[in-house]
Amino acid sequence: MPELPEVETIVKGLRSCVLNKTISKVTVLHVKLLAKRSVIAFKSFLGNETIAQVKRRGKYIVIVFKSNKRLLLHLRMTGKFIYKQAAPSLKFNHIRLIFNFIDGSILYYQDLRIFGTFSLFNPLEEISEFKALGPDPFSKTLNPSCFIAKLKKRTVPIKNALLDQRLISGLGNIYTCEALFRAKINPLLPSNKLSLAQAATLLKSIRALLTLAIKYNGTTINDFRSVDDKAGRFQKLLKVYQKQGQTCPRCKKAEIIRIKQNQRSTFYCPFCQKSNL
DNA sequence: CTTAACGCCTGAAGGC
DNA sequence: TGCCTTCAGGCGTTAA
Repeated sequence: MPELPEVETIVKGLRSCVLNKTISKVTVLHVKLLAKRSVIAFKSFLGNETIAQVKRRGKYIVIVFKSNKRLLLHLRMTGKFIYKQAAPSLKFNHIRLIFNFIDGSILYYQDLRIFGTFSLFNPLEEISEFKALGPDPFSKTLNPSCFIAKLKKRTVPIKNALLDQRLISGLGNIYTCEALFRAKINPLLPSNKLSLAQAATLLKSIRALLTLAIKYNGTTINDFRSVDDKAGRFQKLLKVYQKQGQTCPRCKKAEIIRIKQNQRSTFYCPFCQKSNL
């Protein structure tokens, strides 16, 4: 579910409530979330650790402890955090992990579909998941010329290339559709057919879109919530995602259509996203 | 190497 | 009401 702006919103929320807190207890209600290590190892690894930083890379969250151990996690489709100062009277559904802090506050990890992943890294240990991960869209090293170089190597439609986290990390189904609309590029256009100018426009569009979406605390279609349980507000600014049948808000000459690419819905305007097809 | 399909899970929504 | 199918903001694995 969450893409870069939603993950960024959650990271900010975590910073505001769990920074400098020390874990007193970890409860694991669903073992499948944990990579490689046993429940016992997971608990002992995190016991008594103090949170020093909360960072984001692409859609990953990294919790860095004062000991320099790190917890890497990914929310996948339905992962979310709920923070409470004290134990609530009502039980939440689908809680998979609970972090208790020594000040009595509690961080719940809720994940309906249990796709989320948690893994632990010792100080200095390389985060294996980052080896092949593409640059964050806001990375200063990412410029139009290196972006086009990557795009030239792929023959898949540009929509599918943007979803590949090895190329650029952080975009999901909503923001790929919205970014391509902004850049007036057809989602079916083969990645290697983009011009340098189009790649530059696309990169600009991605950055402007994500910046705005972060400002609006992300997009809530069904159930995205920030750590303080608020819905995002960017859904009001979506132009094409789930707008099939509606008149294009830009050209007003065609209806937004929905197609399938690799079993996933793509939404675009067939008139103003003709590009060079 | 690249690419497409499947599987992981649960629940909501729509057709019959 | 119930049963069945499809769909969902993601991605690792597998097979071609």
